[in-house]
Amino acid sequence: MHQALAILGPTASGKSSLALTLAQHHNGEIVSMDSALVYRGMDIGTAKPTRAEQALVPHHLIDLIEPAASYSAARFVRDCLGTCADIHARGKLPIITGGTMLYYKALVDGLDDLPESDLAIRATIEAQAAAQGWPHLHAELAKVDAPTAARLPTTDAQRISRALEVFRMTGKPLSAFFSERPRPELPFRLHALSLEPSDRSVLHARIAQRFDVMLAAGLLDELRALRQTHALTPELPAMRCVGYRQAWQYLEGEIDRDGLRETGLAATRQLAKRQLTWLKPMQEIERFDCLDPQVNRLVEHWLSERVLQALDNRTFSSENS
RNA sequence: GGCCCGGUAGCUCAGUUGGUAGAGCAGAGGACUGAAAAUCCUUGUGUCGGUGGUUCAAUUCCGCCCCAGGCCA
Repeated sequence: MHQALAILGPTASGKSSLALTLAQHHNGEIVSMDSALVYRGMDIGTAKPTRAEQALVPHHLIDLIEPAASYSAARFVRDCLGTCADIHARGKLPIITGGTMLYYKALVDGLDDLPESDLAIRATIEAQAAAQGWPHLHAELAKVDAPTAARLPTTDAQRISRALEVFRMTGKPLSAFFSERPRPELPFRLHALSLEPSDRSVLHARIAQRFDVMLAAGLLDELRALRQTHALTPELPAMRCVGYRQAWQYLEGEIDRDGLRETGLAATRQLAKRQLTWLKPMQEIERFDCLDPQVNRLVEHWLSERVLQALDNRTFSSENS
């Protein structure tokens, strides 16, 4: 059985740096699990691994699409599994690294067989919402999919939209697609660890420091350039990314420089909090304090006891598992 | 130095015709099935600057003091 590592954690917890170290020590390749790193040209605000870092260790699932396009959890699962298979075929260790917890959940818990999103239907629903309001669409959903309507507030535009979209595409309610099913069998044994701060306020300080570095590194210039070369709108998933959304507002004159920093930082902190909320109930992950200066050593120790044994076995066994 | 305007939640402010107060933001907790760095839910006790006075009762009215800003000297 092949092995793989997963490194989870909130933004600014040091996942990328740990992944790089582990990949170098253990013959690994890094598989990004990050909904923002997929966008080409969005480097500064996403804290994308640099060219130099990417030259040290192969990185995957980065720079997959243009900022005007969109990605998805289902596509991540397909891409991730395919990439891991390739890495295993090279006799190397996949290190799945990132903070998009929905993608992780989709990978380990699987997704039901839902239809892909349809931009035309989505646009129709959006227009209807603009005219009639989301509560009206929620009521419409209640007529065709009572269970989903019951669990969604009338304000959750995105989920109401998705549920209606599924119904209009298939004639079946979203809730009818959901099923009790066992976790899917992954084609490798996944060892997951997380980096979590023992003191949230210290993570907040790190976030502030990193955001200031992003501004100094030219986040605004990066966005200006993207706006010149791409047909971008603020509703695009890419332009809703933390930092870019606020930078957009600054370029539009909606907020000033202080407002950019303040709202950008708040959005990043809120992202970190949501990521930690995903992590808290997860039973299968090994937790490490990202604020501990010894964290890399502790992770190495854990690996040597719990994982490397298996990795070594794999190394000396044939590749036909 | 004189006059004016402020000092209320971490921040920006509202308010109490005298009965000890509430919004937005921030923070905290939570949800999450092809947009997820998204989308959404819940959550507000704070010497109402200090101190004296009037009053049954003062954050509210009055005096003085302190602090910040503005104008005039």
